[in-house]
Amino acid sequence: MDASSDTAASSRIAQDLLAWYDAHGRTLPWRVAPGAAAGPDPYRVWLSEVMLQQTTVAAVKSYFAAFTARWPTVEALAAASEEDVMAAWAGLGYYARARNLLACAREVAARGGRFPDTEEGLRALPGLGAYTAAAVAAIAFGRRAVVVDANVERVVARLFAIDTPLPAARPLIREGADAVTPDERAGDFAQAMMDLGATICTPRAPRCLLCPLAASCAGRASGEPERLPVKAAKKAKPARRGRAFWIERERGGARDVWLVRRPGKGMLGGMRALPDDGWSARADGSGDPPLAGSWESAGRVSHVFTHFALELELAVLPGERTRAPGQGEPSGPGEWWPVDRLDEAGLPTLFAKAARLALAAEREPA
DNA sequence: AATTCGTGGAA
DNA sequence: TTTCCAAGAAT
Repeated sequence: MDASSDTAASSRIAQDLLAWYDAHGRTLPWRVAPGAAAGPDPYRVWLSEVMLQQTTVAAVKSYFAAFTARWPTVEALAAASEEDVMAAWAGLGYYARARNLLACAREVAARGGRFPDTEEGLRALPGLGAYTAAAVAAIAFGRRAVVVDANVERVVARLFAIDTPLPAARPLIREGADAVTPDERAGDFAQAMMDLGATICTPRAPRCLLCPLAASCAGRASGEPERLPVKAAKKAKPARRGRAFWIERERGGARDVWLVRRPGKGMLGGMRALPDDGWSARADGSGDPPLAGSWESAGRVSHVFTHFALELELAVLPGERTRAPGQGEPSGPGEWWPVDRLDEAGLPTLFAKAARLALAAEREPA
């Protein structure tokens, strides 16, 4: 096939996909209505893209609504405290995103509240990698950019029947994505590819009968498009054990629990947490409690992270809820947090589970 | 280049 | 139940 017919085929793919997108694209909170007078707000595009990194649309929706209601502009977000942003991000995972989000907002606010309008300029901001920079450039600024996420990888691998295993196939896939990306409507095209991957060209049981690109798809022609893209086998997840410590005090009828702030980098970095024995440091926990006493187990919490599974034992001090100031204070930095407002502490899911266990265990002693 | 970063929903 | 995996980035 010569170069000119390649170009013609690519153009047809883009046209077919954009026509499908106009009719069947998803309606999402961070998208503007088709044909809207104003283009999308770069702040909302950027915020949604960061939230959507390795995260499902369903999980993002409520966080996007909460963030945009509380911080309607990038300047408003830039003025927020890190504590508030981290707490608002709690439960969404990959917490480095929240730290980078705030750092990025502050950089953008410092340059007048305007995001760079080129892929290269965006790529230099914290938390924007190759994908996000391309996506924001295309969606918010209408730039032609080759936007490659996991959806696009799957669609392109099937479209061209690329059976080289990932990640080695990435350069080939990028070439294919580049070849089909149009000069006009690059933002719509990127979102169309992602919608297609999310609703039609799904990992398992792709719905080729509904696909606007079926006639152009080499993967479909091969008879088993679901085989693509080929991925390397996954490693087994090691199991780790650790302990977290529930320390309460009571004063004037109000109950507090002792919370710490985790180090800025590493697991759950920068998040509020229960004190623990150091389980996150590459092995089973072995550290001492932040308070001497006769610790007992109140139960266990199972939690699966990306690269290991954790069995966390929750340790309590039975009958020592009343703690006079200065008498048996936990060692190290931390803060007493009202138990009845624990949902506002912004605990990541692991510790939210542990807290639920603690409160359930005291209602129903074992 | 391979690891290290969460979480919850679907099949 | 287990497995897979989602609009990836940083190092």
